[in-house]
Amino acid sequence: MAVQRRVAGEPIRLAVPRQRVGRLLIGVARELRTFVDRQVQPLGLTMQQAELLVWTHRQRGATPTQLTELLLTDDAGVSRLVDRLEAKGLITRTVRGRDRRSRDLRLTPSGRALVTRLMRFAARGNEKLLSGLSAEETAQLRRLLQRVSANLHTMPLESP
Amino acid sequence: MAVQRRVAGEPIRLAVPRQRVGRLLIGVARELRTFVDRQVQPLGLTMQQAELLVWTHRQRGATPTQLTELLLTDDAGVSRLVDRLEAKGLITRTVRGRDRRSRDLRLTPSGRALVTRLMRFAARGNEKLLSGLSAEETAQLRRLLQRVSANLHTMPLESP
DNA sequence: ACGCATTGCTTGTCTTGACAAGTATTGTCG
DNA sequence: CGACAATACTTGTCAAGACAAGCAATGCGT
Repeated sequence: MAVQRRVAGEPIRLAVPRQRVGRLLIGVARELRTFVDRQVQPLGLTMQQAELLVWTHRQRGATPTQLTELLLTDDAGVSRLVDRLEAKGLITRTVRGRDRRSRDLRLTPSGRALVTRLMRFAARGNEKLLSGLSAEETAQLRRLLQRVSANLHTMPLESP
Repeated sequence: MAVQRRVAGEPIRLAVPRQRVGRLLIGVARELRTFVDRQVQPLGLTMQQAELLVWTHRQRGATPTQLTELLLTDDAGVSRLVDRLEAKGLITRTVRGRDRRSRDLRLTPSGRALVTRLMRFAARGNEKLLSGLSAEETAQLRRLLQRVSANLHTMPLESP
């Protein structure tokens, strides 16, 4: 899903064509993720990896289970995400003392250095993303998305 | 990304926690895709596969390039999607006469049968997804998403 | 007609998402 | 305490998204 090689500079490829709202939602989300992936690619990271680093920085001594929620993925996903970050020498995974099932995630020095750079332009990116949207529209978007999410959670699976 | 095995009936796992709008957007989109994947899973399909079948039905004699736009993915993705549907005996891929680089995609009889079932409950699903959203809110959501998409397309990649 | 760019598709690689199944550790109840 | 469930992770599998690189067929300019 990620972007690990790319010559910077070209425009993003797809413009979402006219479709049902659900499809539009999925398409825009994908464009967004791709955009962020490209943005952090020069650092050798993907969006998910960057998020994990930032959250680990905020909550020192985070455990994978905690990050599972924050990253909107599942435990298996976090496990492998940590694999890759550990391989890059950005993070450390040690057994937790009080509960030896659990793991203690900590940034290495180079991980910490990366986070500093990340935080700086994450904020800028988010602003630009919403540029042209008033605070009210942003709030509205948030509300609508949450409503859709709530609908999904109450909808039964229906057999065709 | 897809869901190919699952005992139906359980509720969807994640509730999207409070986060930045971008993250929320990505999370909700993922929930939606997962939901649709689960919905069509009894038919042995994924969302993307179902979409490809439906579009192929609508535009008889579709080519992969055409579907690339409609499915919001790239040519490589469509190629492998067709691989899988061909393996399932739902679709046929033949060389096009006038342009022998191009391929002619057609539903097999069992593919056609599946599409009939798909169309029926695709509409229902979409309605429920938006239940509680007024027509106006739906339109608003669409507008906001398109705005975000447009922002993405005009935003330059910025080096950290 | 020839060289060369373009187009349409395929294949290889890496990362992620979702699920299942497995291991180790801890918690709980009789 | 001992059986058993619940937790915290890990690992395996399949589908997909994004990119690069490749091949074959077509189009174009001279």
